[in-house]
Amino acid sequence: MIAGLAVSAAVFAIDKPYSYRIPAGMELQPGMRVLVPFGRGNRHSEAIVLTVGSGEEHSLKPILQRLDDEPILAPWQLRLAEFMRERCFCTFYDAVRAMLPAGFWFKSRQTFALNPDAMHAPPDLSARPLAQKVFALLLDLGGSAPEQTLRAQFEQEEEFQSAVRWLLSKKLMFSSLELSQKSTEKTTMIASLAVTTEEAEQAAIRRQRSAPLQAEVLRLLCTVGEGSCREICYLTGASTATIRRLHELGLLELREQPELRRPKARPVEPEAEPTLSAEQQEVFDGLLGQMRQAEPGAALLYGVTGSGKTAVYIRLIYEALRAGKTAMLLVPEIALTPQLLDKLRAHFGASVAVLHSSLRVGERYDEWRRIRMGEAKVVVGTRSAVFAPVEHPGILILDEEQEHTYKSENNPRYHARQIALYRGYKEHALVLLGSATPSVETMYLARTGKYSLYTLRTRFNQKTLPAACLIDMKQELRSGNDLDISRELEEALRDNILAKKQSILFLNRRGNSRYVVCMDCGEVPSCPRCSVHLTYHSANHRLMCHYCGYSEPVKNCCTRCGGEMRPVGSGTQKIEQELAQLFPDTEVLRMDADTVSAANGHESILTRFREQKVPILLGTQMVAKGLDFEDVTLVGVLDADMSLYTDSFRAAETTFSLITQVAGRSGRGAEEGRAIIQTMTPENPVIRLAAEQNYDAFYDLEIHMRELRGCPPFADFFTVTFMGLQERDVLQASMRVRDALAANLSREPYSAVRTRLLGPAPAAVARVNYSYRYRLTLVCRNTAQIRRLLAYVLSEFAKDRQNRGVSAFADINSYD
DNA sequence: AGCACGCCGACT
DNA sequence: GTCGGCGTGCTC
Repeated sequence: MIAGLAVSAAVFAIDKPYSYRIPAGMELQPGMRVLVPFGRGNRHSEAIVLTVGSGEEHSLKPILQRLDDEPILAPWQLRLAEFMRERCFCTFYDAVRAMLPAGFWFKSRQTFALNPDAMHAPPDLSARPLAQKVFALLLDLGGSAPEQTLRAQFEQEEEFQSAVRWLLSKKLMFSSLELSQKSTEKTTMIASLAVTTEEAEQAAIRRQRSAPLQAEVLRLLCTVGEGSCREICYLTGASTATIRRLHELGLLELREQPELRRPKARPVEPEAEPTLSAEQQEVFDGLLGQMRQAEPGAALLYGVTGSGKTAVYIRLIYEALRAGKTAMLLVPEIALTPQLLDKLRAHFGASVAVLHSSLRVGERYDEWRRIRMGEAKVVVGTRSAVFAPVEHPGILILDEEQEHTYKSENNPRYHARQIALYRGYKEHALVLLGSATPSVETMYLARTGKYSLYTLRTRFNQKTLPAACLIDMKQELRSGNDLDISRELEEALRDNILAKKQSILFLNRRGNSRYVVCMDCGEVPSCPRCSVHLTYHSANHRLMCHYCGYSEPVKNCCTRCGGEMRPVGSGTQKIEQELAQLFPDTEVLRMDADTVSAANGHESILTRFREQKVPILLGTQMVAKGLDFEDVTLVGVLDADMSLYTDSFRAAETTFSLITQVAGRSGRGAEEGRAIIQTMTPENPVIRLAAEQNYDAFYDLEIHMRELRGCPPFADFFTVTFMGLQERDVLQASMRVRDALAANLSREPYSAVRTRLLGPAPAAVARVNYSYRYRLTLVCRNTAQIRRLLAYVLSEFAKDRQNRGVSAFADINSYD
């Protein structure tokens, strides 16, 4: 018998199904993991069974070991992995790794063992002191040791590696892979009576004298029937020995019951099914009708902040459960949505499973198993929860679908929306995308009929959105205020402090992006070739484009009006200092990547803000999302432009969404709220429309720009990023790939496709971990043909020895 | 990528 | 002669 396997050790360039011989007596099913020898050195590697069949098995290597008793992946998951491999330029195993919780993975430990012959007659290794050291260490440790133990004795990794390689090549020692599962299933021992109650009582009386504890255990079980050994021991004072003895006597029955570790959660009161407003009801009816269709497809629920999208979600989940199906609700960030989680648990109790990255490995693993066993029917989670093994989903919901956290920026570079749409289509579930500020791509698909569109226009309590006013920071500068806080905002803050109300200040800083702006006309220089704004690099005092690599020196005067040009961009610390100067006696809470570190860092800061009524909360994007504080009546956006003048085609969209969201934080309680938005460019329509919270007008503007510029949804951005320690090598490698791509694109069948090839350009973060990054961008329609070309070029790249020391990966519509 | 094989130069 | 350098090609 022959098995087709996806091998873990296979890199992208050589990733394909490999055939192995199944040894006699080994029962295999697709979806099980095995251990195989791979490559010239027959290094042990994990692999997953894709197919089992018969055929010519001569000259095939045999599978060494079966690692699972049951398939860990169902056929649909194997197909999904194949889909991801084709879409995300990753290996089959990369996809599989993303689909399973960490607890499933084997911790592999390389161990070294001395050749027994060499142990008995140690060779003279005085000529190779390093090898001698390894040999002596192993001898000391009884002949074998894990790699880690040995490595710890060496200062230089290379020295250790070369010594190991030498010993292996001389067959003085062997290496093997030891596998242990990271998370094992926890079980509890449950004891129950093996005899009737009367017999047990009789036995208790008989044993009262000689073994009072045993008698006590028997009597307890006569009343409670059964219990976990731990509890029984606790209640009676007995030890495990007592229990074991009773078991030996045939009086007790013991069985193991799997115990599921649950993430701890706040207690909630059960709630009744929500009643809907007329508008919500209409939307709900439409979505329900669609959900009940044989091929429900996808829908966009566009609802302004506070219009009650959650109530609609919950009613739809109720309906999915009534139809005997399951449901999934994805959120951008679980730490920011504790209220939503409580709400779901209030409605669906123990059938809710939560999946997100800050769970412990064991908790995540067990939640995953609860879903697979069918015990949990409603899954709530972040990006990777889209892979949750729910059976027969009726509805897959992505809340705040425009959020960038749904896109993975690590291998495999998938988008949760893409996976949800794939699953929904294959499993006949409704995919519901919800947002107050949908991504332009999604709205386009909804307006053009690819998705159905549902709209919620009225806020639940009929409240109007907070009034937002724009402050021109150029004007502030001219009038002599060079602080980051305008006089108007300062006044508003002072009023709020005196009125004992709370304020949120938002610094819209994404990465370290900086730009230059004309102090007179607000001109921000952009790339002549790519229609994106140029990023200011202080290191060489130049402006650069991260798509095509164009750069120019910073000019002192504006090319349009001759005004003074200035680089812009402040950090949260600087603002914090300004606030301390302006309001010396007022406490300021800072929330950014530096102050939020631990898993519950968010919540502890927000709880303090809520409970201790700290007057001012200052933060980055984290303060923009989902927060709901009654006493916040002022929101200040310190630099509305910060994310607008970045060189990304999504700049306008993310800026609009962020400003809208943050302005919506104000005035959630009884009192009217206010939002003050500071900008260098108040004339910019995106800023103006965001202040007005006019999404529809923004969409019309932006979709027009996207079409003019050939950006998504009218074309897709493929990026190939090259990384390496030598900048020259990275640049040359990326130029070779560009030439190869260009040559292919000029020929049939690609010459018929409209394409634009840009770069190489230094990536947005040009240097990471001492390694240089350059990027090629290919703008064209995302088709299977183009993906095949890119995959081909990438594997040719990896095979070419000229490119040694440089690695590359591809991505589609990256947010980086 | 990771590894063995093979073909050359510098030593015991 | 042999040890180890690095260039080459394959992974069922």
